Amino acid sequence: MDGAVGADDLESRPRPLPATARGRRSRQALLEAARTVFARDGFSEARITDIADAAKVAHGSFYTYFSSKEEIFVALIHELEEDLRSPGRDDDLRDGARGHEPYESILRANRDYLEAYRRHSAIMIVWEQVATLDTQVERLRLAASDRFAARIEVVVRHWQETGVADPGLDARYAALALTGMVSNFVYRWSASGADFDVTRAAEQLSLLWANALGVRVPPHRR
Amino acid sequence: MDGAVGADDLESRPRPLPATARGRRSRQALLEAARTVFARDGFSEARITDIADAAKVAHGSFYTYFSSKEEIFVALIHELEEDLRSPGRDDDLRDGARGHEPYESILRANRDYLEAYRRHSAIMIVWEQVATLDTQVERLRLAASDRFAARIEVVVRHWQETGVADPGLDARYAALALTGMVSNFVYRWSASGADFDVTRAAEQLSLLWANALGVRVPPHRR
Amino acid sequence: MDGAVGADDLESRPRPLPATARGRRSRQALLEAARTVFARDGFSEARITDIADAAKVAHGSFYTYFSSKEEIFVALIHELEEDLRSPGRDDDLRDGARGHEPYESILRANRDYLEAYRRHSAIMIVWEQVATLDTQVERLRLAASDRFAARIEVVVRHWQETGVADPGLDARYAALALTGMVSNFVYRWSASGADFDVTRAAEQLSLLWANALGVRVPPHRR
Amino acid sequence: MDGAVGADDLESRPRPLPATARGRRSRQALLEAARTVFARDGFSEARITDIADAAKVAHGSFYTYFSSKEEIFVALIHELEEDLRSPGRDDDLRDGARGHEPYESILRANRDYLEAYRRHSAIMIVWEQVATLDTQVERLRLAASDRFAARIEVVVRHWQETGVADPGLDARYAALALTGMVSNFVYRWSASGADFDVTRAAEQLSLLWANALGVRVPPHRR
DNA sequence: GATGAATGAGTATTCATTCAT
DNA sequence: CATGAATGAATACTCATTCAT
Repeated sequence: MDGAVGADDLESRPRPLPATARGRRSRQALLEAARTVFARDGFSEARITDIADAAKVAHGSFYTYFSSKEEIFVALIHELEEDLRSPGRDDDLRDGARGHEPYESILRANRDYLEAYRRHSAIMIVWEQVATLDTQVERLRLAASDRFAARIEVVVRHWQETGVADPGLDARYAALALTGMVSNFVYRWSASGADFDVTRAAEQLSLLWANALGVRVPPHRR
Repeated sequence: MDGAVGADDLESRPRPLPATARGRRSRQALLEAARTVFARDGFSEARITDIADAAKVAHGSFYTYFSSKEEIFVALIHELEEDLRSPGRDDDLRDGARGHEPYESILRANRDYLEAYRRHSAIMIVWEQVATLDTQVERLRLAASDRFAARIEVVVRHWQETGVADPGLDARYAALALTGMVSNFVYRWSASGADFDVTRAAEQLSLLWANALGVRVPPHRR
Repeated sequence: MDGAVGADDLESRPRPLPATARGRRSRQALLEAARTVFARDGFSEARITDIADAAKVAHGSFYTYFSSKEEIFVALIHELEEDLRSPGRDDDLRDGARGHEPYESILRANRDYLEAYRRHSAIMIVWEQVATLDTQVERLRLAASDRFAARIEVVVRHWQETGVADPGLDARYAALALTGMVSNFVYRWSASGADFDVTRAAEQLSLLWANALGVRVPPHRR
Repeated sequence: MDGAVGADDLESRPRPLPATARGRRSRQALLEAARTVFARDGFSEARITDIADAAKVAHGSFYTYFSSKEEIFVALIHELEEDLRSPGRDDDLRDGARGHEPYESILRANRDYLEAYRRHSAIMIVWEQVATLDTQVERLRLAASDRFAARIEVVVRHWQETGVADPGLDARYAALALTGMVSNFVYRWSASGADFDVTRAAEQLSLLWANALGVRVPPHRR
């Protein structure tokens, strides 16, 4: 999963939330059950039957709220976004653009990303999986990655203009490659089942990132 | 798909090749049909029936040679490896260790990788997909990535010792991150359906890579 | 099939009966269809498809109630038991133990058994067949036979103690052999397709049984 | 399996034995492999493939000698017969008719039968199974039983005429029932997997048999 | 809204049997 | 005669989705 998420402009409008409290409870129970079942069984193996069972609602009720496994998965991702876009995150790098020490901005952004990913690693891994199976989710994922990369690209370009970063780089390639580096790193590490030291990983990745861009690394960070 | 592949120590011994020429022809026809069908339909959608049809053999004959879709896929990957490990590839970076200009070694290794990936991009993308579905293939993939990263790690360490690369980096993290950067880049680009300029991509990635490691980039390469 | 049946302690707990009347109707229709199809085609030849068709339910519905041909067969046997254990049967021989004329007890027990067997001969023959194919059913059958034989053994021992039966016999062997004699007789006769005269068969078998045990046969019965 | 076997008048003429020594070796290897495989897997589970593999001949070669699983099974039974009809056996009861002590004749016949059955119990049990599946084998089995019973019937009738056996019995019923008693007893015992004491079983069964018929049991045998 | 039974399309898989070499 | 690859008929089984109550 690359970078931040959120691409609500790609799918059909979500249906309105249920009118009654009972309805809202059922819908929520289904979402939570889905999170559990997807994390446990993966997307392909997860059966709607199991989700309904885990939510303690009748099988038929599933269709009152969602029309397919894909749809409930997308709804789950939307819930996820709220946490991934936690306050501050978006501003990590813009801060950088606003004159703070660039290396610190990079470090903060990477640490936030690693932490968010780890918090949701089970479902993030499933997201990777679903992206390979479902075109809509694939586009969602690529769009999210690209949007994130585009944001980085702007920052990199700004740094190049202000002499902070190596002007010889192609900002677009650099942004794509470096965001990919981080997301691939954390995915591979999570998928292998191993845990990892977020602080150390964030440091090392930020060091590589800063070096790659030619951004100055404060001496005490080496 | 990350880095080079090959993990024949991970799965059960393959069954012996068919004794007769006719048998070998059938097996080969199935493998080629599988390549086509997987590339066209993806792994989940591919039906064994279609593979047998495409190979012009009876459905039952599929089971003479392979016992499942997973098994024929793994056999396919093994064929792929031979091309991915094409002569010279393995030596790209060892050359670097042997005293050639390090940046040139990096560039050559990256270009070779990008070209091999593009040559097989359809099946490489399916490999990514299958890895999310099948544990054996997942391990195969992670092992291949790790093996590749381990090779890079040795080179990086050597460069650090000889003053070519930044000694402040953790060689292991750097190797994981940078190999992941390249493979993620090429996967994302290929998956988006867009084509890309191998030469330019190799240059830019190598530049980032060299910068990240603190390896000197020859002036004419900037 | 040897002796009386019933071994509900041998298989896994049956799933709960359907909650709705409609469900109970479907389940029952499947059981009745299974009885017909098994009796007509035998166990091996019976196809689940045919059972579902005969029950006028969709094929998939079969699996709502039973998970295999074996399982529906066992359910069928349990229904059968209720009739085989019809009121009075169990007491036939205990009567004997309570002081009625022993020969009359034997005669009544044998006649009841022959009649019950004939009433269900088609399915009883299939039971024999399934027992040779399915370990669970085999154990069910042997257990049923053994339980029946054990009951007879108690009676024989009682008769030996009270001077009614030959004390030189081993009650266990005698019980096994004589119950087997009756069940084998009726199976063989039924399987040959011929019908038989229950009254005469019961008389002759009881005569042999009584003679074998040394039980006095009333003169008018000779 | 009831009584002695042999009913070569029921099936089509066997094909001539192979002309060459090599052919005879193959045929014999298949028969021996079949015996092993049937005993291990039962008839339904046994696959022709496995028999050919066990015999170390090509699958296709099976059909050079036998045209089906049923056919090789019948051939196996014919081999069996030679041992079941071992010298003396047939005469056991005729001896009885010729003036020896009847009880001793019964005892010898039963002991011979139990011993032969035990020697071949694995395949005898399979024979029971096949009889429930295959009409030809079923008829073979019933015919064998009936023939044996018919032989006993003659003896019983002779004993009745000479005042040795109870004239009140129906010789036909008695013969059917008593031969069935023995074969059922040994089958049930063998199928339960338990071993048994042939001498004791033969004594007890003979005692029951003699008592049932009203044949005098020598005092030292009680 | 909730329930849970009914539906049936869609494929994998086995293995006896044939036949070209 | 031997070989072993090719054939394809025949069914079981799953599970998303619908719908009567």
